[in-house]
Amino acid sequence: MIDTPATVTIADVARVAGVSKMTVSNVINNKPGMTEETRERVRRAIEQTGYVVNPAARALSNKRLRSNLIGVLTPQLNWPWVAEILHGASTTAEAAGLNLAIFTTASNPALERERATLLRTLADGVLVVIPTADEQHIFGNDIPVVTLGAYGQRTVQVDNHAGGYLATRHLVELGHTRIAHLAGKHDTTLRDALDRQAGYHAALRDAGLSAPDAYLQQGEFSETGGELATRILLALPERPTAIFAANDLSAIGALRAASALGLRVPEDLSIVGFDDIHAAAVTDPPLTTVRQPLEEIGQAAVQLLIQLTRGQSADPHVRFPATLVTRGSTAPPSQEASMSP
Amino acid sequence: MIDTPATVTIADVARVAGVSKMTVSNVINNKPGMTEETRERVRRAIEQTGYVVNPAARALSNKRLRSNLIGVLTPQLNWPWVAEILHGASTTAEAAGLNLAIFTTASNPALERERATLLRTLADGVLVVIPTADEQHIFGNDIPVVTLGAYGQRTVQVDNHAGGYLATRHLVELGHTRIAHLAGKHDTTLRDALDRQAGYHAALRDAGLSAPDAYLQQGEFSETGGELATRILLALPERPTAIFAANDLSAIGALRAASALGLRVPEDLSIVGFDDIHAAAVTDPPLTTVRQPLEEIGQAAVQLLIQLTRGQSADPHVRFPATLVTRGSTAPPSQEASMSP
DNA sequence: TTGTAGGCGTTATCAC
DNA sequence: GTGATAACGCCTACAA
Repeated sequence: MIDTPATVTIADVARVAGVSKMTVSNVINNKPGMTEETRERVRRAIEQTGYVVNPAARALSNKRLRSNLIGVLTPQLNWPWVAEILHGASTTAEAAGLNLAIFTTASNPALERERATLLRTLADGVLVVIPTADEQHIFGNDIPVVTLGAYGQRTVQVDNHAGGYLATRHLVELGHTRIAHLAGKHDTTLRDALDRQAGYHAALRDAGLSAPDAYLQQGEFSETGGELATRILLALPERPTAIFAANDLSAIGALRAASALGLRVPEDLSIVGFDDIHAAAVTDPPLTTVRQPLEEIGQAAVQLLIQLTRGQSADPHVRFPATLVTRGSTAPPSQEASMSP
Repeated sequence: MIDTPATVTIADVARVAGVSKMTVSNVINNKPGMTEETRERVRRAIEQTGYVVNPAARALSNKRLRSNLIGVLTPQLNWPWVAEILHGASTTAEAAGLNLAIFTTASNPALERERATLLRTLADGVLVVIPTADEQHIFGNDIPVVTLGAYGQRTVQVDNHAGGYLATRHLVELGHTRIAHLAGKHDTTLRDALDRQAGYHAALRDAGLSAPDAYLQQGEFSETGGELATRILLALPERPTAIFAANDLSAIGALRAASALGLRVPEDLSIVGFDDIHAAAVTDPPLTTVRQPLEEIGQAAVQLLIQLTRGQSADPHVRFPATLVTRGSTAPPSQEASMSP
C-alpha cells in the first residue's frame, strides 16, 4: 500500500494517531497504563504508516536490543562438525522462538572486536564456537556468553581427554605398540586439542608404552594436513602400525595417504578419528572414531544460554561423555606390519 | 589492562588525547586533514582506553553501517542444499574480506520485517535464500539485495524448468510411460517448484504422454513428505513405474517408501531427485538426480552482491544450467512392473 | 587543522 | 493516562 515512505518514525505514527511519541513507544513495548482506545488508535496508525522499529535507535537508547536473537560467532561454516553443532543450536533456538544470527569470525582481530560489540548490543546471548583464550574478554558481563570448548565461564564440550584415552586404549587393546598421533595445530592455544593429546599420552603410559617424538605430528585438523603428516609418519624407519588422529578430517587425510602409498587399512595401518562427523560412516573403510554428540552440544549450548537470559540458574560447565564408535579402520596389527621394515 | 570501563566513547578518547570528539571521529574514519602527530596521539588514546565504535550509534547516525558484512536471510540451516549454498557464499565472501551475518528467518512476519530492517542498516548487501513473493518489498532500494530463486530484481538460480524437463525425459527415454511427480509444498508461492513441475509436464507432453491427476503428489520437499506421498502413489490401482521428485530429500523419502513396501529400486520403481546434495551419492542405490551447482550459486550470489556494492554493473539475473547425474536409481521399467497389478 | 551545534530514532524520567 | 525533555554515541555541516 504505502510504497517506501522514506523512514517512518514513531513521530510519524504519533502525528497520525494524534498522540505523543511517548505513547506510541509505550504501546509498542506493551507498557501498561493507557486507555484501550488510545492503544487501538495507535495500533491502527502503525498499520497505516507501515512503521517498523529502528533497531539501531533502540539499541542506542537501551544499550541493549532484546530481539530474540542469539548471536553465534564461528570461524567457518564448512567444517562439518561446526555445521552439525549449528544445526542442533538452531533447532533448539527455533523451538524457543529465538533466531540465530551467525557471524563468521574475522581473522582480523580488530574486526573481530567490532563483531563482538555488534553482537553485544544486538543479541540476547552469544554462543562462541572455538574460543581462543582471550575471546572471553571481548564481551562484557552484560550479556550471557557460552563458549564451546575449554575456555570461558560457561562452557559446553565433550570430554576430550577421555576421548583421546579411549581411542588410544582401543588401539592398545588390539595389540598395537607403535601408535602415533596426529595432533591439531602447532601454534594453537586450543586446549581441546591438547586434552586429546594428553589422553593419548595417558593411555600409552598406562599401557607401559612410549612413543618417539617423531610419532607426534601436526595434522592441522584438516584433510591435507592429515595426509601430509601421515606421509611423514609412514616414511619413518620404524613406522607406526596405528594412528590416532585429533579429528575425523585429518583421519580421512591419513586414509588417503595410506591408500596413496599402497598400504591397506586396517591390515597395514589402523586409524582412529575424533568427532564422528557424518562422513566418517561412509569412508572406505568406515572410520573408527571417537564420537562427540555434536547436535546435542549445540542444543545444550543454546539451552544454557536461554536459561541464563532468563536469569535461571544452570550448571555453567556442561561436559558430554566421549564414546568410541568401532568401524572398519582398526584391527590388530598384522605380523608383517609389526615387523620393522 | 583496562577492565570493562563501562563504555568508552569518543568523548573519553578525546579527553585522553586532549583533542575534540570530532578529531577522534576523523581519525577513526581515516579522514584527511590533520597533523600526523595528532593522529598518532589519538591512536594511542584509543589503545589506552580500549575504545571500540558503537555500531548502533554509527548506524543511527549514518542510516547505514558499512561494516563489511553481508546479511543472509535463510529459512533453515539444516537443509543440506542451504548448507552447500552458504558454504559457497562464505568462501567467496571471505576471499573478499567480507563476513557473513546469517539470520534464520522467523516464521512470524512481523519479526521477519524487523530482521530485515536490522540487516538494512547493518549490512552492505543482503542475500535472501528462498524469497517468497513479497519479501522483495521489505528491503528498500538503499541496499543491494540478491535473491536465490525466481523472485526479485537480482536473482541467481538454476534453470528449474530445464531440470524438470531433463529428469522426466530421462525417464521417458528409459521407456517409462507411467511417470509421477512429487511436487513441493501445496501452499507455496515458490515459483522454483512450479518451474520444475512445468518442466515435468512439458517433457510428458513432448513425449505424447499424459499423467492422471493422482500422479501429482505433494512431497513437501522433505523426507517424510516424500515417503508419505510415495506410499499414496504406490497404492494407486495403476501405479507409476517412475517418480520424479522435486528435490533429493523427498526422493530419499520415496526410496524409503519403496523399500518399506518391498519394492526394488530401480527394478520395480525408478526415482529421480533434484539438487544433487552430497547425500544423493551415498544412498542405496545412489540417486539419479538433477544437479544444481549449489556452491557455485552461493559464490555467484555473493559475487553479484559485491559488484553491486561497488557500483559495478552486472548481469542481474544469473542462471546456471541444470545437468542430469545418472546413478543407480533409474532403469527401464521391468515387464512385471509395467503390468497392472 | 580543529571545534561547536544539531540531529539520527528511541526510551527513561518526571512532570502534568 | 499522557506528554515534554533529556539522554544514548556518532557523524555531517558549518565556524573558528
